[in-house]
Amino acid sequence: MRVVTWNVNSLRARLERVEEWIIEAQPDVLCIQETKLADDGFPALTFEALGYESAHYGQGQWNGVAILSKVGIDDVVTNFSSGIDPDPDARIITATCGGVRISCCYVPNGRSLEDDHYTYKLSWLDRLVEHLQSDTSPDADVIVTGDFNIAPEDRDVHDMSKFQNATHVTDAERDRLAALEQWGLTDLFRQVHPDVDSVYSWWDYRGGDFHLGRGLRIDLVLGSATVADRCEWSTVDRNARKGKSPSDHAPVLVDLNY
DNA sequence: ATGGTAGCATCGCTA
Repeated sequence: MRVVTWNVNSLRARLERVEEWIIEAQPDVLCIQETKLADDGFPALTFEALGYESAHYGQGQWNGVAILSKVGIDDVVTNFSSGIDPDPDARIITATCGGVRISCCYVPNGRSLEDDHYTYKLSWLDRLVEHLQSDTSPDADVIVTGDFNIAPEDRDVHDMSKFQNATHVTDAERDRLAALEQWGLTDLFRQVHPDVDSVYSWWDYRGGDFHLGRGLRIDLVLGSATVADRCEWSTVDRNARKGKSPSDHAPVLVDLNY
């Protein structure tokens, strides 16, 4: 089973490229972030024609998350699990696909360390742990994936000197990733490639950053122990960042022996 | 030190 996360930065602007990529890469489950669509604008029929069931949680102009699946899509939960302080934005959708409980997340950017949005980001990540506690168990087959807007380690950042007093790399943010690991999740790309540095999943559109290799690895696929045991491969498809009208993020794939 | 690009409901915000 191939599970992929991809922040497409507007599904309307990216639909043609997403369709082409799906045909080429044949994911069983594709988790999409930043659809920037309302639910009634989500192209479910386009994905159905490619063999996918889908579930979308959107709000319009900003944010929006979706799960596409060839292996079933059941027990869909939009937003955090009930009982948790709900998020005002459409940033998380959870579903069971092929027996795996999958949460597709678009973690708030944070903007800057002084911004209220940074506090919101940290609180959002705290609530993600509460969501998992309530929704499932670390003993189950669980994947938590998406755009985390956090680089787990310095080697996931092209140039740490550019991230002094910046978001995405702070101890507070990395502590939240540690809390997810503490809950029972493993960064599957890092498990497969323990010694590989400077692999990125996002590059700023500005300044030729992609061409110059200036990126961050902020798109993650986290798996519970049983998923990690069955993880056979992971890669970032940086080819998807090339060419005409790419997203600023590349898809991150994991292949699981399910 | 700044600005660079892309997408949106576009002249200002979000990333």
